[in-house]
Amino acid sequence: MPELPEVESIRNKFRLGSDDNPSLIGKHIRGVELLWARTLESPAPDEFSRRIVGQKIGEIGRRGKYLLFHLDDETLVIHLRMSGDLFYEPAATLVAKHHRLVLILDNGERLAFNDARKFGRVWLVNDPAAMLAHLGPEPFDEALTPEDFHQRLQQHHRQIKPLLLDQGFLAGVGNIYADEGLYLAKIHPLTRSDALTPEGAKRLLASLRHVLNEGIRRNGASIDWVYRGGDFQHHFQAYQRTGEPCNRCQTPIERIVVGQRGTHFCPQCQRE
DNA sequence: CACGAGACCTGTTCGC
DNA sequence: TGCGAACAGGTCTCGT
Repeated sequence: MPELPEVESIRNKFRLGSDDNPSLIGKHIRGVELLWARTLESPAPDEFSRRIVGQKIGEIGRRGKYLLFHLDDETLVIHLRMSGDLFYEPAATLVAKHHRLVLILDNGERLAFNDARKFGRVWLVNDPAAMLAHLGPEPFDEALTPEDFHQRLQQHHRQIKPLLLDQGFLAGVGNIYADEGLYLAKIHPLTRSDALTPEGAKRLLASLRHVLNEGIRRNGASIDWVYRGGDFQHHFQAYQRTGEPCNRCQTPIERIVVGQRGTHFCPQCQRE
């Protein structure tokens, strides 16, 4: 799915608006079209429509990989999972293949949730903080110091890569940015979390923040047939570069499977 | 607690 | 060309 930088890019697209994409803030939700029932996690479709129609979109936020559309007195929470995306569409646009939930806005314009693989989920909740309470800290939270991060790493005895993907440990990092962050920090993906020194933890936190920032700066990554407008994919150092030379030492990048996820690293720069 | 397998899904690419 | 396998930005549940 979109990871933190992609979700942040989508958030900004709808918050700030652009040429072909007006800001959604201040628009009203006038109707609902649910095209794939399981996309709507809760409440049930009838209640969802009843509660959301008539509400005005306020601030648009993000927590980890969750998008938060704050409405008058509730919050629309969206998780794009692997293949989800959101599109603004003028009135009279044909309903595209893979649209799963369409919100009708003023004058027939629409906000469409498109998701080929149907893994994405939508909720309408009164208390978003409660439903997001399981998430770990935001990577950019200034309260998360290198010392705190090291201490949190010490509390587990796990391979570092799957731990970084654990949203309860740290919110927002996914497969791309975990590989890129570990590469930049020169840490092997199988390193035990509690084997990292304070210096290693500090380097890893700074590296994760750096690659996430680069991703946001480039509006995220667009890969395979899933295009999201960004171009960070042209700046990968490890992810999906199997067999290509490491940009630091020319050793071919290796691919292994860790926690059932493709994992890319430089066997020379990232020693176990 | 840590970890692997399987599930949920569709589409693209790879290998024979 | 054709066809099945492998793979894809995520997360949940279950069994060991």
